[in-house]
Amino acid sequence: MDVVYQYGQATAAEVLDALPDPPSYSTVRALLRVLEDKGHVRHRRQGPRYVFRPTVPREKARRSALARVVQTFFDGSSQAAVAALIDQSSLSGADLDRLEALIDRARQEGR
Amino acid sequence: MDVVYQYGQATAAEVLDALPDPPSYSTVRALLRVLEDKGHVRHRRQGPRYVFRPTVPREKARRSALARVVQTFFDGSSQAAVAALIDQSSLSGADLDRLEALIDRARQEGR
DNA sequence: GTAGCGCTGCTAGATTTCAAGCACCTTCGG
DNA sequence: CCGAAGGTGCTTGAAATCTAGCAGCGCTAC
Repeated sequence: MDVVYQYGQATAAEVLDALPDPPSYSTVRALLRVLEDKGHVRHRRQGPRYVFRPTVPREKARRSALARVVQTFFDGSSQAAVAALIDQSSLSGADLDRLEALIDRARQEGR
Repeated sequence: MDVVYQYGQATAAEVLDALPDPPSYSTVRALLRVLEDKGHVRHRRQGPRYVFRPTVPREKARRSALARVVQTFFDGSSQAAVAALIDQSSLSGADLDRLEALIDRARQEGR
């Protein structure tokens, strides 16, 4: 799923290449079929091959991904998660400016 | 693993309770044994039961977790990830103050 | 047109995981 | 001390996953 989300869409071959410790091509195809059975991806034909896309839109999926990480590793504290992220990211000055602006905006809304 | 990281340490019963769509107790025990075989957890005896702890410390694990989410869902942009996190979190004024202070500090360091 | 390449559909076997059940051990209460 | 409760070790079988291999389809180049 990570690969599909990262690429936006992906073929079996792309998934295979992108996977670390790569399994066999057969396995990837079986995996994608299972993911489709479970409703996590759809495929459409593109020329001779299948292109798989997630059924849950990226934005929604990343919300849950962030929420899960916050829950699992930061005891539910988003503030702590943001802090860790800023701390480990070495952001540029421009990035920091953008974040500061965002914080100001959040302050307005929270009022 | 999520459960173990969330609790810091956990017994088989705790993992079972914490799992959504709970599998059988046997399955949880097998799972923990496999995780131990793969080196992801260790156990030590506590009274009559086993308590499992992660081998990789929480802080290190959460760094990779964050990095993975950033990579998968934000095209590697931590700035975008932080923005999304702030946006979806409805943080308190005090939290926002703390983050602003952190941003200032990051600015100092990046200079 | 047709030969070749790449990809899918399908089958089948090996391996791994899921689950249940039972014997034995550790603790706790009376 | 002794029995009960709850946990683990182990075995066994069912189910799912991993993998290989082959036939057939769809493009592409010649």
